[in-house]
Amino acid sequence: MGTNKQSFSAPRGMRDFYPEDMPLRNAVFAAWHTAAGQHGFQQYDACVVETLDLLKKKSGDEIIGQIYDFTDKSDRELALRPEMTPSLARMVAARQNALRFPLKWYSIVQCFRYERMSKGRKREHFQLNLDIIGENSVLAEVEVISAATRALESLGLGPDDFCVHVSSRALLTDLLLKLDIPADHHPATFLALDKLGKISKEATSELLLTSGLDRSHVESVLSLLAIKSLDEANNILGAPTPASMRLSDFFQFMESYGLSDRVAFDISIVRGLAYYTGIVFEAFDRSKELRAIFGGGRYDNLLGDIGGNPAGGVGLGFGDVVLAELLTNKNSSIGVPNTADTGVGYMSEEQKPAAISLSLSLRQENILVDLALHPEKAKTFFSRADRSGFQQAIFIGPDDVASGTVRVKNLKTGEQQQMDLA
RNA sequence: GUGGGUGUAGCUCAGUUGGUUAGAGCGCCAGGUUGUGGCCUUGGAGGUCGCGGGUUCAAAUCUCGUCACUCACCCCA
Repeated sequence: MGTNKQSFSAPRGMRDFYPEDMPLRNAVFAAWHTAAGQHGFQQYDACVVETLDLLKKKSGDEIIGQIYDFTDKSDRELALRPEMTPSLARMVAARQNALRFPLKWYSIVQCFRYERMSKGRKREHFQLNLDIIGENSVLAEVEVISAATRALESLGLGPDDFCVHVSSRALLTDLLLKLDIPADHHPATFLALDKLGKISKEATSELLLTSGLDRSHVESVLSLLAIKSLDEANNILGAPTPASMRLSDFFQFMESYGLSDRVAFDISIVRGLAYYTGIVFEAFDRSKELRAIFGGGRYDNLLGDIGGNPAGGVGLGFGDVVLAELLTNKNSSIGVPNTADTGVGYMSEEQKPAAISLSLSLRQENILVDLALHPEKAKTFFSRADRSGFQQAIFIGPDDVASGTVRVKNLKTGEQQQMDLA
Protein backbone atom coordinates (compact mmCIF):
# COMPACT_ATOMS: atom_id res chain seq x y z
CA MET A 1 0.00 0.00 0.00
CA GLY A 2 1.51 3.32 -1.02
CA THR A 3 1.71 5.94 1.65
CA ASN A 4 -0.68 8.17 -0.30
CA LYS A 5 -3.24 5.48 -0.80
CA GLN A 6 -6.06 4.86 1.59
CA SER A 7 -6.12 1.31 2.88
CA PHE A 8 -9.44 -0.38 2.21
CA SER A 9 -9.16 -2.98 4.90
CA ALA A 10 -10.97 -2.60 8.20
CA PRO A 11 -8.83 -1.58 11.15
CA ARG A 12 -6.97 -4.46 12.72
CA GLY A 13 -9.25 -6.86 14.53
CA MET A 14 -12.41 -5.20 13.26
CA ARG A 15 -14.83 -6.86 10.88
CA ASP A 16 -16.89 -5.72 7.93
CA PHE A 17 -20.04 -7.60 7.08
CA TYR A 18 -20.75 -7.76 3.36
CA PRO A 19 -24.23 -8.78 2.19
CA GLU A 20 -23.14 -12.41 1.85
CA ASP A 21 -21.95 -12.38 5.48
CA MET A 22 -25.26 -11.29 6.92
CA PRO A 23 -27.33 -14.51 6.63
CA LEU A 24 -25.03 -16.35 9.04
CA ARG A 25 -24.88 -13.46 11.47
CA ASN A 26 -28.64 -13.00 11.35
CA ALA A 27 -29.19 -16.72 11.89
CA VAL A 28 -26.95 -16.66 14.97
CA PHE A 29 -28.71 -13.62 16.38
CA ALA A 30 -32.09 -15.19 15.67
CA ALA A 31 -31.06 -18.38 17.48
CA TRP A 32 -29.91 -16.33 20.47
CA HIS A 33 -33.08 -14.22 20.59
CA THR A 34 -35.33 -17.26 20.29
CA ALA A 35 -33.52 -19.35 22.92
CA ALA A 36 -33.41 -16.47 25.39
CA GLY A 37 -37.07 -15.72 24.79
CA GLN A 38 -38.06 -19.35 25.21
CA HIS A 39 -36.40 -19.34 28.61
CA GLY A 40 -38.21 -16.21 29.72
CA PHE A 41 -35.34 -13.74 29.51
CA GLN A 42 -36.17 -10.11 28.82
CA GLN A 43 -34.03 -8.16 26.42
CA TYR A 44 -32.20 -5.02 27.49
CA ASP A 45 -29.46 -2.93 25.95
CA ALA A 46 -26.93 -0.37 27.12
CA CYS A 47 -24.70 2.28 25.67
CA VAL A 48 -21.51 1.14 23.97
CA VAL A 49 -19.43 3.76 25.76
CA GLU A 50 -18.89 3.55 29.50
CA THR A 51 -16.87 5.60 31.93
CA LEU A 52 -13.38 4.26 32.35
CA ASP A 53 -13.89 4.47 36.08
CA LEU A 54 -16.70 1.89 36.12
CA LEU A 55 -14.78 -0.52 33.92
CA LYS A 56 -11.65 -0.26 36.03
CA LYS A 57 -13.61 -0.86 39.19
CA LYS A 58 -15.46 -3.83 37.85
CA SER A 59 -13.30 -5.63 35.29
CA GLY A 60 -10.41 -7.95 36.00
CA ASP A 61 -6.88 -6.59 36.11
CA GLU A 62 -5.83 -8.16 32.82
CA ILE A 63 -8.80 -6.68 31.04
CA ILE A 64 -7.96 -3.15 32.08
CA GLY A 65 -4.85 -3.12 29.91
CA GLN A 66 -7.01 -4.19 26.98
CA ILE A 67 -9.66 -1.50 27.21
CA TYR A 68 -10.22 0.75 24.21
CA ASP A 69 -10.20 4.01 26.13
CA PHE A 70 -10.20 7.62 25.04
CA THR A 71 -10.71 11.12 26.36
CA ASP A 72 -13.62 13.14 25.04
CA LYS A 73 -13.56 16.86 24.24
CA SER A 74 -14.45 17.68 27.84
CA ASP A 75 -11.63 15.52 29.20
CA ARG A 76 -13.98 12.79 30.35
CA GLU A 77 -12.25 9.42 30.42
CA LEU A 78 -14.41 6.98 28.52
CA ALA A 79 -14.06 3.58 26.92
CA LEU A 80 -15.74 1.13 24.59
CA ARG A 81 -17.16 -1.65 26.72
CA PRO A 82 -14.96 -4.76 26.86
CA GLU A 83 -17.77 -6.85 28.31
CA MET A 84 -21.36 -6.37 29.32
CA THR A 85 -21.37 -7.21 33.01
CA PRO A 86 -20.27 -3.77 34.32
CA SER A 87 -23.02 -2.04 32.33
CA LEU A 88 -25.56 -4.55 33.53
CA ALA A 89 -24.49 -4.11 37.13
CA ARG A 90 -24.72 -0.34 36.74
CA MET A 91 -28.22 -0.49 35.25
CA VAL A 92 -29.48 -2.86 37.92
CA ALA A 93 -27.91 -0.89 40.76
CA ALA A 94 -29.51 2.32 39.44
CA ARG A 95 -32.98 0.83 39.86
CA GLN A 96 -32.36 -1.74 42.51
CA ASN A 97 -35.20 -0.62 44.75
CA ALA A 98 -37.70 -0.57 41.91
CA LEU A 99 -36.86 -3.86 40.22
CA ARG A 100 -38.49 -7.15 41.12
CA PHE A 101 -36.05 -9.99 41.60
CA PRO A 102 -34.99 -12.39 40.30
CA LEU A 103 -34.23 -10.60 37.07
CA LYS A 104 -33.75 -12.63 33.93
CA TRP A 105 -32.21 -10.34 31.37
CA TYR A 106 -30.42 -10.88 28.10
CA SER A 107 -28.66 -8.74 25.54
CA ILE A 108 -26.85 -9.16 22.23
CA VAL A 109 -24.09 -6.59 22.11
CA GLN A 110 -20.83 -5.69 20.48
CA CYS A 111 -17.84 -5.60 22.81
CA PHE A 112 -14.32 -4.33 22.20
CA ARG A 113 -11.02 -5.42 23.56
CA TYR A 114 -7.59 -4.29 22.46
CA GLU A 115 -5.47 -7.42 22.37
CA ARG A 116 -3.32 -9.49 20.11
CA MET A 117 -5.29 -11.43 17.61
CA SER A 118 -5.41 -15.14 17.11
CA LYS A 119 -7.81 -17.73 15.84
CA GLY A 120 -11.24 -17.13 17.28
CA ARG A 121 -10.26 -13.85 18.81
CA LYS A 122 -10.82 -10.42 17.31
CA ARG A 123 -10.76 -6.98 18.82
CA GLU A 124 -14.49 -6.78 18.49
CA HIS A 125 -17.22 -9.35 18.70
CA PHE A 126 -20.88 -9.78 19.32
CA GLN A 127 -21.98 -11.73 22.31
CA LEU A 128 -25.12 -12.99 23.89
CA ASN A 129 -25.28 -12.19 27.59
CA LEU A 130 -27.67 -14.10 29.82
CA ASP A 131 -27.95 -13.05 33.43
CA ILE A 132 -30.16 -14.04 36.33
CA ILE A 133 -29.76 -11.67 39.26
CA GLY A 134 -31.10 -12.02 42.78
CA GLU A 135 -31.58 -15.77 42.79
CA ASN A 136 -29.65 -18.29 44.85
CA SER A 137 -31.20 -21.49 43.54
CA VAL A 138 -28.92 -23.62 41.40
CA LEU A 139 -31.78 -23.73 38.93
CA ALA A 140 -30.51 -20.32 37.78
CA GLU A 141 -27.28 -21.93 36.57
CA VAL A 142 -29.29 -24.67 34.90
CA GLU A 143 -31.52 -22.21 33.08
CA VAL A 144 -28.75 -20.09 31.56
CA ILE A 145 -26.93 -23.19 30.34
CA SER A 146 -30.17 -24.66 29.03
CA ALA A 147 -30.81 -21.49 27.04
CA ALA A 148 -27.30 -21.49 25.56
CA THR A 149 -27.49 -25.17 24.59
CA ARG A 150 -30.91 -24.55 23.07
CA ALA A 151 -29.41 -21.85 20.87
CA LEU A 152 -26.66 -24.23 19.75
CA GLU A 153 -29.22 -26.93 19.07
CA SER A 154 -31.30 -24.68 16.84
CA LEU A 155 -28.12 -24.01 14.84
CA GLY A 156 -27.66 -27.74 14.38
CA LEU A 157 -25.08 -28.31 17.10
CA GLY A 158 -25.81 -31.11 19.52
CA PRO A 159 -24.09 -33.39 22.05
CA ASP A 160 -21.68 -34.68 19.41
CA ASP A 161 -20.41 -31.19 18.78
CA PHE A 162 -19.82 -29.65 22.18
CA CYS A 163 -19.72 -30.27 25.91
CA VAL A 164 -20.18 -27.90 28.84
CA HIS A 165 -17.40 -28.42 31.39
CA VAL A 166 -18.56 -27.53 34.89
CA SER A 167 -16.83 -27.01 38.19
CA SER A 168 -17.19 -24.82 41.26
CA ARG A 169 -14.88 -22.32 42.84
CA ALA A 170 -16.59 -22.97 46.16
CA LEU A 171 -15.81 -26.67 45.84
CA LEU A 172 -12.24 -25.88 44.93
CA THR A 173 -12.00 -23.67 48.00
CA ASP A 174 -13.25 -26.54 50.18
CA LEU A 175 -10.64 -28.85 48.68
CA LEU A 176 -7.82 -26.37 49.17
CA LEU A 177 -8.79 -25.83 52.79
CA LYS A 178 -8.90 -29.59 53.26
CA LEU A 179 -5.31 -29.67 52.02
CA ASP A 180 -4.40 -27.02 54.62
CA ILE A 181 -3.77 -24.36 52.04
CA PRO A 182 -4.55 -21.00 53.63
CA ALA A 183 -7.27 -18.87 52.07
CA ASP A 184 -4.93 -16.03 51.15
CA HIS A 185 -3.20 -18.33 48.71
CA HIS A 186 -6.41 -19.30 46.95
CA PRO A 187 -6.58 -16.53 44.33
CA ALA A 188 -3.07 -17.31 43.09
CA THR A 189 -3.90 -21.00 43.10
CA PHE A 190 -7.04 -20.41 41.05
CA LEU A 191 -4.99 -18.47 38.56
CA ALA A 192 -2.42 -21.25 38.27
CA LEU A 193 -5.06 -23.95 37.84
CA ASP A 194 -6.82 -21.87 35.21
CA LYS A 195 -3.60 -21.84 33.22
CA LEU A 196 -3.06 -25.56 33.40
CA GLY A 197 -3.88 -27.21 30.13
CA LYS A 198 -2.48 -24.13 28.46
CA ILE A 199 0.96 -24.33 30.02
CA SER A 200 2.95 -27.32 31.25
CA LYS A 201 2.64 -28.90 34.65
CA GLU A 202 6.18 -27.79 35.45
CA ALA A 203 5.40 -24.19 34.63
CA THR A 204 2.28 -24.41 36.76
CA SER A 205 4.13 -25.71 39.77
CA GLU A 206 6.72 -23.00 39.25
CA LEU A 207 3.90 -20.48 39.31
CA LEU A 208 2.56 -21.94 42.52
CA LEU A 209 5.97 -21.96 44.18
CA THR A 210 6.59 -18.32 43.38
CA SER A 211 3.14 -17.47 44.75
CA GLY A 212 4.42 -18.61 48.13
CA LEU A 213 3.19 -22.18 48.44
CA ASP A 214 5.69 -24.71 49.75
CA ARG A 215 6.59 -27.73 47.71
CA SER A 216 4.38 -30.26 49.45
CA HIS A 217 1.35 -28.02 49.03
CA VAL A 218 2.14 -27.62 45.36
CA GLU A 219 2.13 -31.39 44.98
CA SER A 220 -1.25 -31.69 46.65
CA VAL A 221 -2.72 -28.89 44.57
CA LEU A 222 -1.63 -30.63 41.40
CA SER A 223 -3.04 -33.89 42.68
CA LEU A 224 -6.46 -32.26 42.75
CA LEU A 225 -6.41 -32.26 38.99
CA ALA A 226 -6.63 -36.02 39.00
CA ILE A 227 -10.16 -35.72 40.37
CA LYS A 228 -12.46 -36.98 37.64
CA SER A 229 -15.80 -36.96 39.37
CA LEU A 230 -17.80 -35.35 42.12
CA ASP A 231 -17.64 -38.60 44.10
CA GLU A 232 -13.86 -38.51 44.10
CA ALA A 233 -13.99 -34.94 45.33
CA ASN A 234 -16.35 -35.95 48.13
CA ASN A 235 -14.00 -38.76 49.11
CA ILE A 236 -11.18 -36.30 49.57
CA LEU A 237 -13.43 -33.95 51.51
CA GLY A 238 -14.59 -36.82 53.73
CA ALA A 239 -18.19 -35.74 53.49
CA PRO A 240 -20.21 -33.70 51.00
CA THR A 241 -19.99 -29.95 51.56
CA PRO A 242 -22.66 -27.41 50.60
CA ALA A 243 -20.63 -26.66 47.47
CA SER A 244 -20.42 -30.28 46.38
CA MET A 245 -24.08 -30.88 47.15
CA ARG A 246 -24.93 -27.86 45.06
CA LEU A 247 -22.99 -29.27 42.13
CA SER A 248 -24.69 -32.58 42.63
CA ASP A 249 -28.08 -30.85 42.47
CA PHE A 250 -26.95 -29.08 39.35
CA PHE A 251 -26.16 -32.32 37.54
CA GLN A 252 -29.46 -33.82 38.63
CA PHE A 253 -31.35 -30.88 37.22
CA MET A 254 -29.39 -31.12 33.98
CA GLU A 255 -30.46 -34.72 33.75
CA SER A 256 -34.10 -33.84 34.24
CA TYR A 257 -33.69 -31.25 31.47
CA GLY A 258 -32.46 -34.06 29.22
CA LEU A 259 -29.06 -32.42 28.92
CA SER A 260 -26.82 -34.94 30.70
CA ASP A 261 -25.06 -35.69 27.43
CA ARG A 262 -23.98 -32.07 27.17
CA VAL A 263 -22.38 -31.50 30.57
CA ALA A 264 -19.40 -32.96 32.37
CA PHE A 265 -17.67 -32.35 35.67
CA ASP A 266 -14.22 -30.86 35.07
CA ILE A 267 -12.18 -29.76 38.08
CA SER A 268 -9.85 -27.72 35.88
CA ILE A 269 -12.49 -25.14 34.97
CA VAL A 270 -11.78 -22.01 37.00
CA ARG A 271 -12.34 -19.03 34.65
CA GLY A 272 -10.11 -16.02 34.48
CA LEU A 273 -12.44 -13.34 35.76
CA ALA A 274 -12.09 -12.58 39.42
CA TYR A 275 -15.73 -12.08 40.32
CA TYR A 276 -16.94 -15.67 40.10
CA THR A 277 -17.68 -17.26 43.46
CA GLY A 278 -19.55 -20.52 42.83
CA ILE A 279 -20.29 -22.79 39.92
CA VAL A 280 -18.27 -21.97 36.81
CA PHE A 281 -18.55 -23.48 33.34
CA GLU A 282 -17.15 -23.34 29.83
CA ALA A 283 -18.46 -25.03 26.70
CA PHE A 284 -15.92 -26.53 24.32
CA ASP A 285 -16.19 -28.22 20.98
CA ARG A 286 -15.71 -31.97 21.34
CA SER A 287 -12.35 -32.00 19.63
CA LYS A 288 -11.25 -29.11 21.86
CA GLU A 289 -9.67 -27.43 18.88
CA LEU A 290 -11.32 -24.09 19.46
CA ARG A 291 -11.58 -21.72 22.34
CA ALA A 292 -14.55 -21.80 24.66
CA ILE A 293 -17.86 -21.42 22.86
CA PHE A 294 -19.53 -19.88 25.87
CA GLY A 295 -18.69 -19.55 29.52
CA GLY A 296 -19.96 -18.14 32.76
CA GLY A 297 -20.72 -18.77 36.35
CA ARG A 298 -22.11 -17.52 39.61
CA TYR A 299 -21.04 -14.17 41.01
CA ASP A 300 -22.43 -13.49 44.45
CA ASN A 301 -20.72 -10.17 45.18
CA LEU A 302 -21.24 -8.38 41.92
CA LEU A 303 -23.66 -5.61 42.89
CA GLY A 304 -22.09 -5.06 46.27
CA ASP A 305 -18.72 -4.54 44.64
CA ILE A 306 -19.89 -1.53 42.68
CA GLY A 307 -21.75 -0.03 45.61
CA GLY A 308 -25.23 -1.47 45.23
CA ASN A 309 -27.05 -3.68 47.69
CA PRO A 310 -25.60 -7.18 47.73
CA ALA A 311 -27.32 -9.55 45.35
CA GLY A 312 -25.98 -12.65 43.73
CA GLY A 313 -26.53 -13.95 40.28
CA VAL A 314 -25.44 -16.06 37.39
CA GLY A 315 -24.03 -14.83 34.11
CA LEU A 316 -23.20 -16.35 30.76
CA GLY A 317 -21.35 -14.88 27.81
CA PHE A 318 -21.57 -16.43 24.36
CA GLY A 319 -19.52 -14.89 21.53
CA ASP A 320 -20.15 -15.10 17.83
CA VAL A 321 -16.59 -15.65 16.58
CA VAL A 322 -15.90 -19.15 17.90
CA LEU A 323 -19.47 -20.13 17.11
CA ALA A 324 -19.01 -19.08 13.48
CA GLU A 325 -15.83 -21.14 13.26
CA LEU A 326 -17.61 -24.14 14.69
CA LEU A 327 -20.40 -23.78 12.14
CA THR A 328 -17.91 -23.32 9.33
CA ASN A 329 -15.97 -26.43 10.39
CA LYS A 330 -19.23 -28.33 10.33
CA ASN A 331 -19.94 -27.01 6.85
CA SER A 332 -23.38 -26.05 7.90
CA SER A 333 -25.26 -23.77 5.58
CA ILE A 334 -27.66 -21.82 7.69
CA GLY A 335 -29.46 -18.59 7.28
CA VAL A 336 -31.77 -17.27 4.65
CA PRO A 337 -30.35 -15.24 1.78
CA ASN A 338 -30.93 -11.56 2.17
CA THR A 339 -32.21 -10.90 -1.31
CA ALA A 340 -35.52 -10.05 -2.92
CA ASP A 341 -38.00 -12.76 -3.98
CA THR A 342 -38.82 -11.25 -7.32
CA GLY A 343 -36.93 -9.22 -9.87
CA VAL A 344 -38.79 -6.92 -12.24
CA GLY A 345 -37.06 -5.71 -15.40
CA TYR A 346 -38.03 -4.08 -18.69
CA MET A 347 -36.75 -3.74 -22.19
CA SER A 348 -36.97 0.01 -22.74
CA GLU A 349 -38.09 3.26 -21.14
CA GLU A 350 -41.59 2.79 -22.59
CA GLN A 351 -42.25 -0.14 -20.24
CA LYS A 352 -40.86 1.55 -17.15
CA PRO A 353 -44.26 2.88 -15.92
CA ALA A 354 -45.78 -0.61 -16.23
CA ALA A 355 -42.84 -2.10 -14.35
CA ILE A 356 -43.21 0.48 -11.60
CA SER A 357 -46.92 -0.09 -11.10
CA LEU A 358 -46.47 -3.87 -11.16
CA SER A 359 -43.71 -3.62 -8.55
CA LEU A 360 -45.81 -1.41 -6.31
CA SER A 361 -48.76 -3.78 -6.39
CA LEU A 362 -46.54 -6.80 -5.69
CA ARG A 363 -45.04 -4.96 -2.73
CA GLN A 364 -48.59 -4.34 -1.47
CA GLU A 365 -48.82 -8.13 -1.26
CA ASN A 366 -45.66 -8.16 0.86
CA ILE A 367 -43.53 -9.63 -1.88
CA LEU A 368 -39.91 -8.48 -1.78
CA VAL A 369 -39.42 -6.85 -5.16
CA ASP A 370 -36.23 -5.66 -6.79
CA LEU A 371 -37.23 -3.20 -9.52
CA ALA A 372 -34.66 -2.63 -12.25
CA LEU A 373 -33.51 0.98 -12.18
CA HIS A 374 -32.84 1.18 -15.88
CA PRO A 375 -33.76 -0.78 -19.05
CA GLU A 376 -31.82 -3.95 -19.80
CA LYS A 377 -31.58 -6.53 -22.48
CA ALA A 378 -33.52 -9.66 -21.58
CA LYS A 379 -30.38 -11.71 -21.38
CA THR A 380 -28.70 -9.26 -19.05
CA PHE A 381 -31.76 -9.05 -16.85
CA PHE A 382 -32.27 -12.80 -16.45
CA SER A 383 -28.60 -13.38 -15.85
CA ARG A 384 -28.56 -10.74 -13.15
CA ALA A 385 -31.79 -12.06 -11.61
CA ASP A 386 -30.31 -15.54 -11.39
CA ARG A 387 -27.07 -14.44 -9.82
CA SER A 388 -28.89 -12.22 -7.37
CA GLY A 389 -30.69 -15.26 -6.00
CA PHE A 390 -34.21 -14.15 -6.86
CA GLN A 391 -36.89 -16.85 -6.84
CA GLN A 392 -38.68 -15.48 -9.85
CA ALA A 393 -38.27 -12.85 -12.50
CA ILE A 394 -40.65 -10.76 -14.58
CA PHE A 395 -39.43 -9.06 -17.74
CA ILE A 396 -41.69 -6.56 -19.41
CA GLY A 397 -41.49 -5.78 -23.11
CA PRO A 398 -43.79 -3.93 -25.55
CA ASP A 399 -45.90 -7.03 -26.25
CA ASP A 400 -46.64 -7.51 -22.56
CA VAL A 401 -47.81 -3.94 -22.14
CA ALA A 402 -49.99 -4.31 -25.26
CA SER A 403 -51.58 -7.58 -24.08
CA GLY A 404 -51.88 -6.52 -20.45
CA THR A 405 -50.22 -9.69 -19.21
CA VAL A 406 -46.73 -10.69 -18.17
CA ARG A 407 -44.93 -13.96 -17.81
CA VAL A 408 -43.61 -14.79 -14.34
CA LYS A 409 -40.56 -17.00 -14.65
CA ASN A 410 -39.56 -19.36 -11.86
CA LEU A 411 -35.79 -19.21 -11.95
CA LYS A 412 -35.30 -22.57 -10.26
CA THR A 413 -37.50 -24.60 -12.61
CA GLY A 414 -37.51 -22.34 -15.65
CA GLU A 415 -41.31 -22.52 -15.84
CA GLN A 416 -43.28 -19.44 -16.82
CA GLN A 417 -46.80 -18.48 -15.83
CA GLN A 418 -49.09 -15.82 -17.22
CA MET A 419 -50.14 -13.02 -14.92
CA ASP A 420 -52.30 -9.96 -15.52
CA LEU A 421 -50.57 -6.63 -15.38
CA ALA A 422 -52.18 -4.76 -12.52
C1' G B 1 5.87 -9.38 24.34
C1' U B 2 8.52 -14.13 21.76
C1' G B 3 9.19 -17.09 17.38
C1' G B 4 7.84 -18.63 12.36
C1' G B 5 5.39 -17.79 7.51
C1' U B 6 3.57 -14.72 3.53
C1' G B 7 3.19 -10.02 0.50
C1' U B 8 2.40 -10.41 -7.76
C1' A B 9 -5.06 -8.46 -10.97
C1' G B 10 -11.27 -8.13 -7.00
C1' C B 11 -10.09 -13.65 -5.19
C1' U B 12 -6.77 -18.20 -5.32
C1' C B 13 -2.07 -18.48 -7.02
C1' A B 14 2.16 -19.44 -11.18
C1' G B 15 6.44 -16.73 -12.60
C1' U B 16 12.85 -21.27 -14.32
C1' U B 17 20.29 -19.71 -13.07
C1' G B 18 18.33 -11.99 -12.54
C1' G B 19 17.08 -11.08 -19.19
C1' U B 20 11.97 -8.50 -24.45
C1' U B 21 5.57 -6.05 -23.49
C1' A B 22 4.55 -9.91 -15.81
C1' G B 23 0.75 -14.78 -16.62
C1' A B 24 -3.40 -18.56 -15.50
C1' G B 25 -8.03 -19.98 -13.33
C1' C B 26 -12.21 -17.93 -11.07
C1' G B 27 -14.89 -13.31 -10.77
C1' C B 28 -16.33 -8.62 -13.32
C1' C B 29 -17.85 -5.98 -18.14
C1' A B 30 -19.25 -6.61 -23.22
C1' G B 31 -20.10 -9.30 -27.96
C1' G B 32 -21.64 -14.02 -30.45
C1' U B 33 -27.84 -14.14 -29.48
C1' U B 34 -32.69 -6.70 -30.15
C1' G B 35 -37.84 -11.18 -25.73
C1' U B 36 -35.25 -15.21 -21.56
C1' G B 37 -30.27 -16.95 -16.84
C1' G B 38 -27.08 -21.45 -15.83
C1' C B 39 -23.55 -24.40 -20.82
C1' C B 40 -20.34 -22.91 -24.85
C1' U B 41 -17.46 -19.18 -27.37
C1' U B 42 -14.84 -14.38 -28.50
C1' G B 43 -13.03 -10.06 -26.67
C1' G B 44 -12.24 -6.21 -22.79
C1' A B 45 -11.14 -3.75 -18.30
C1' G B 46 -8.25 -4.45 -14.17
C1' G B 47 -0.84 -4.51 -11.82
C1' U B 48 3.77 1.71 -10.21
C1' C B 49 4.95 -7.18 -8.48
C1' G B 50 3.44 -4.00 -0.26
C1' C B 51 6.84 0.44 0.39
C1' G B 52 11.95 2.53 0.44
C1' G B 53 17.15 2.10 -0.28
C1' G B 54 21.36 -1.03 -2.25
C1' U B 55 23.98 -4.40 -5.95
C1' U B 56 23.67 -4.77 -11.49
C1' C B 57 23.97 -3.02 -18.32
C1' A B 58 19.33 -5.22 -16.41
C1' A B 59 15.47 -6.77 -10.25
C1' A B 60 8.83 -9.55 -9.19
C1' U B 61 13.55 -12.50 -8.79
C1' C B 62 19.58 -11.01 -5.08
C1' U B 63 20.41 -7.81 -0.52
C1' C B 64 19.20 -4.45 3.64
C1' G B 65 15.51 -1.83 5.99
C1' U B 66 10.43 -0.89 6.76
C1' C B 67 5.22 -1.67 6.79
C1' A B 68 1.16 -4.92 6.40
C1' C B 69 -1.16 -9.54 6.80
C1' U B 70 -1.05 -14.34 9.09
C1' C B 71 -0.02 -18.67 12.35
C1' A B 72 1.86 -20.60 16.94
C1' C B 73 3.17 -19.24 21.98
C1' C B 74 1.78 -15.63 25.96
C1' C B 75 -2.97 -13.69 27.61
C1' C B 76 -8.18 -13.72 27.47
C1' A B 77 -14.57 -13.06 26.24
